[in-house]
Formats: sequence, structure tokens, C-alpha cells
Amino acid sequence: MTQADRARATSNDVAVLAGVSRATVSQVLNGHADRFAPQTAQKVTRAARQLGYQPSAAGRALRRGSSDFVLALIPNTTFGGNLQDWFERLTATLAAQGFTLVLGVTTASVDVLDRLVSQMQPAAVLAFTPFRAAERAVLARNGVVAVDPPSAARAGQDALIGRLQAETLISRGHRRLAFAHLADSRQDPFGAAREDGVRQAALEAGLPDIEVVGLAIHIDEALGALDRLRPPGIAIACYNDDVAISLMNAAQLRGWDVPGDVAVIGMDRTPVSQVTVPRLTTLEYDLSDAAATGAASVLRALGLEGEAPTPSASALRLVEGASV
Amino acid sequence: MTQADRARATSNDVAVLAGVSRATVSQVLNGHADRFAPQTAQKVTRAARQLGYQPSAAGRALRRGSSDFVLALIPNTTFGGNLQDWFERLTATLAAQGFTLVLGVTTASVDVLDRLVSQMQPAAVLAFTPFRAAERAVLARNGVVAVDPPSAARAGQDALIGRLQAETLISRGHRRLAFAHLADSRQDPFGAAREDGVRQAALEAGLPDIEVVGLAIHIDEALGALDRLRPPGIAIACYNDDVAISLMNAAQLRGWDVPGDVAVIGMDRTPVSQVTVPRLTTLEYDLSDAAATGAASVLRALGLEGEAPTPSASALRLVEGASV
DNA sequence: CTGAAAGCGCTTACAG
DNA sequence: CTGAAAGCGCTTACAG
Repeated sequence: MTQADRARATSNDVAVLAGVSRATVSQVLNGHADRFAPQTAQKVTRAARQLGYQPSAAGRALRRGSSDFVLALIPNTTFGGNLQDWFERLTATLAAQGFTLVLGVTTASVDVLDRLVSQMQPAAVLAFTPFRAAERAVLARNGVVAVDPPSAARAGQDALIGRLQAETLISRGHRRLAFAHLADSRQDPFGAAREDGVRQAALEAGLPDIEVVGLAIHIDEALGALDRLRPPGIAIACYNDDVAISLMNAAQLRGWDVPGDVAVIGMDRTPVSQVTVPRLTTLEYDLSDAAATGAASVLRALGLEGEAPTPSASALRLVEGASV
Repeated sequence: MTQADRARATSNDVAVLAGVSRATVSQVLNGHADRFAPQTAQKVTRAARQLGYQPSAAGRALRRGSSDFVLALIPNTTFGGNLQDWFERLTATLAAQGFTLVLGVTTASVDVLDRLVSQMQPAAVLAFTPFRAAERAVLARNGVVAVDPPSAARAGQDALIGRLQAETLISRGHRRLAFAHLADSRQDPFGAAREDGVRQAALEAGLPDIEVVGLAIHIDEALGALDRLRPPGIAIACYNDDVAISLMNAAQLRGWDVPGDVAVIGMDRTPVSQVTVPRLTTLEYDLSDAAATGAASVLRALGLEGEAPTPSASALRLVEGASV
């Protein structure tokens, strides 16, 4: 009979095997080993390991009033990099502190979140984009810690993205810069900060103020936005690769040369961005960095670790194409 | 003092307000109202509604040994349509039966799933792609119901996709058909069934057997795959829009006319597929259908509803472009 | 330094 | 037709 076949061990099983009480098991396994004789603590940890003891989440949650789940809300926007990698990394970091990561999706209606949170009673809810008022109310009512996207870091990161886009354009000799948003603001949560980054870099380089347009991923909108930017001689930092590809195709339809007349730089390095003609120049964001930031924010919000996450340029990599 | 301010109501609160015992509250609220006098049942439901009573998930889970969570595993492949919509719909359908949907991600290591499942003790785990042996073992060990992708329906749906792609190509006069897979089989879980659909349709139309290639989303691979198909005069049904766009761009690099020399049809209708030049002809999959199928599978696996989901062509819509 | 007891909220087998 | 009691697994305040 292997361990896999055995019924799940309870704290009582551990107590019996270690020859102590359940109370002692609980204390030792919850970081209070110092209250006991060293050898008592050792008996407990050894027995727990031997039985593969995993405390029952339901039992803990019932007793403590909240679970060890951390709920991450996936936003309705493009992701640079791979959601899998991000999830796996964040899972590992949180698991090391005893938390279990679960995903939810931000939906139009708050009811979904309400149900999720009231059922799960998570230790914390982590979001990438700022919580809406209704969401915040739901979390407050359920007594759940809301972990805002680390706004300083997040904004800093996005400013860095805009800055890097602008610097790339400027280094190739472009003098008239623009930023292209996604028109739907729900899909453009980082647009403002990135636009600022582009603007700052342009100002510091002694260029005129940047121009700003917004579009949906639709060829007519792309043509309209492009016309408003009055090519030739415009270099466009884009919210994401889809926006960049739209504008690139619009330029080709209008007969402008890319990058001679119209330069574009994207963000995300989506797979399809690397098969366009010309290949898109874009930025790749290392999501493992975001995972580290997210984990740090959660732990800090729960009072478990001290350091505030800081934006790091190293998470950003320029992917050279031929569109700039 | 509004309801939102009050502490969460317990079954005891409901019992007191209704003037009955907690046992009665539990029975009535769990579908056994028929064991009681109609007016007793009514008092209970009324009191529960008045207090906004939501049973404690932890309490239920502890007592019953499994939770009311349903865990859906997101695969590492493209999604036609919008994950948000799918999630929202499946959430609603499952919520109507008392279940709460939560998302996980299929990761390389099974440990993540193990932890998730052993913590959550979900009522069921739902996957889009067939479970790997290691995953199945984890679920079995935790005594969790594994809801396979309804393979008959799923395969039927995918055959339908391939068929519809082929029929579209054939109706435009193309006689030499091919299917283009994603080379990485993990990202191509539906490829085989779709290829079969294309093949069947070709045979039934009296055409020669189809040709088959695989590629990653990379321009060199796309050029290689295209060359192997010996244009001109080839019409390619693609695993997804990214594959189709890759081949379309490869064709243009080689100087072939699209759709004159090389015709391509995609699948998913990604945003960027609608800004290509020429615009991609593709299929759009109504994820609300997938949500219905998923919900039906889960409920059936839990013994709650009888009907097996069937593939429906109505969930598939041809998006006319200019690449065919 | 350690354990007995209480209780988190729920459901079910049983008694009446 | 309804309720009292037990118990799921855990943690903490308290007693010794």
C-alpha cells in the first residue's frame, strides 16, 4: 500500500504518530515551533513529512475565517509573454509561503467576483489593473484584502515601456513621434502611463510634443488614425502589437513606405508580430518579472514581507524587426 | 445598517428567523423541501432570501469532503473568441446548479495541479484537451471527478471546423487542398480532428487526398511549409489565424498572389486577422457554445443532468475576407 | 513546555 | 414532519 493509496492524513494522524496532541501539531506546523522543546517540534515535523500531511484547506478556512487562496484577476487586455509562465512562477512563490494561486476573470458584472470571493474567502485578491469601485466594494464587504497593482511600480514599468519605445524610434533618426492607444479604454489600461513615457523621452530629446491617436483593431480605424497623423515622417509607439500591425497595414494600403514614411514599434512580441512583412519591431516583457512583483505585493499586503517591488528595465527587451 | 454592513448570515441565523432548526434549513435549502410541510419550507426560503444567506463554502466542504468549486484548466493554445465571455457564461450556468467556476492553467509540472486540487477539493476538474496520464493520476488520488473534453462532441466540432474550411475553399473553385498544423503538438491539440474534417470534405467532393504540413509561427518555417506545398494552385486550411497569416505573408514574400495562387483560411477570427491585407477569411467560434458544452459535461459527470452535448454547426460562423 | 476543550458552519443519520 | 446530536479538520485561548 503506497502513500498515494492511503486516505489523506489528518493532523490527528500526525499527532498520534508523533506522540503529541493535535494542538501541538498545529502550533509547530504554523511557525510556533519555538514554543516547544526542540525534540518535540522535530518529532512533529518528521511525522508530518512521513505521512505527507497537508492540512485540510476547509478545516483551516472554517476555523480562521479565510482561506489560503490568492485570487488573481486576469484583465481583458493583451498579455506580453506567456500566461502559463507567469502563473507557474507566481504559484511557486506564493506556495512557498503557504498560499495557493487561483485565477478569475474580470467580467462586466461584479456578481461573478462577488460569488467567487464569498465562496472562496481568499486571503487576497490580486489585480493587474486598478480595481473598479464596485469591485472594491465587493472585496471590502467580504473582508478580503485587495492587492492593487503596485501602482508606483506598475506606472513606472509602463513609463519605462513608453520611454524605451521612444528611445528606439529616436535613435533611428525619427523626429516626429506619436502614441497610438486602443480606443476602448478598458483594453487600454496602461496606455496613459506609456504615453507619458513616450512624451517624456521626446521632450528630453528636444523634440516637439508627441501626437496622440486611438483606434480599435479595424482597418478603417487604422486608416483614419494614420491619416490624422499626417504621414510621411511619423514614428508611432503603439499600445500593443495588434495596434502596430493595424497601422503598418494601413500605411501599406495608403502607399507609404514602412519604415521610411511611417515607423511603428509595438509591445508584447506576439507570435504573429514576427511574421509580418516587414517584421515588427517590438518590446518583449518578461512576465516572470511581473510574477515576482505580484508575489511581493501580495505578501506585503498580507504583512509577510517588507520590500516594495521596484520597476526594472531588465524585464524589458527590444525585439529588433524592420518596422523602425 | 444595510445588508452589506451586516456580518454574513449563517444557517443558524436563518433557522432563528424562520423559527425552525438548522437541520431543517439545511434540508430545505439542499433540495429536500418535499420532506417538510410546504409552509415550513416557505418560511425557510423566505428567511434565507431576506438575510441574503449564502452557505459557507468551508463549512460545506468540511462536512461533505469536497467543495462546490469546479476547476477549469486553460490550455496552452489559441482561443477562438473571448475568454471573458466563455468564463462568464460557464460561471452562470454552473452557478445555477450551485457550483463556482475557478480557473487554473495547465503547466508543465503536475505539482501545481496537485496542490490546487488537494487544497480546493473541487467537485470536478474540466479540461479542454485530454488529460495527461500524470494529471489523471493526481485527480484520481484526490478523488476528484475528471471531466474530459467531451471527446465525441469535441472531435465532432473540430471535424466540423475542418469541413467548413474545406467547403469554403472548394466553393471558390479550389481543387488542391492542404491542412497546416502548428508544429508543436502541445499547441495543436485539435489539429488531427480538423485535418480529418478537411480530408473528408475533399474526398466527398471527389478531390485528391489533401496535403499536410506543420509549422511554427516563424517566417522561415512558413516559407518552408509553403514551398513544400508547391504553389501555385494550393488552398490551405489552417489550424488557426496565426498559421494562416504566416502562410499568407510567406506567399507574398515569394511573390504569389493571394488568393489567386495561394488561398488560405484561418480559424478563430483573432482581432489582427481582420486588418491583414488581404483580409483573412476565417471561422469564428461562438465560445458561448463551448461554455454550454462544458457546463453540460460537468453536470453530467456529477450526475446532475442527462443530456450529452452535441456539436452544433450554428456555433461556427464564416467570416468572409479576401484570402480565399 | 504541553494538552483538553471549545467552536468555526455545515449536513446527515437517527430518534421521535 | 421536525429537531437534537454528532462530527468533518482545524486552531486558539486557556489551564496546568
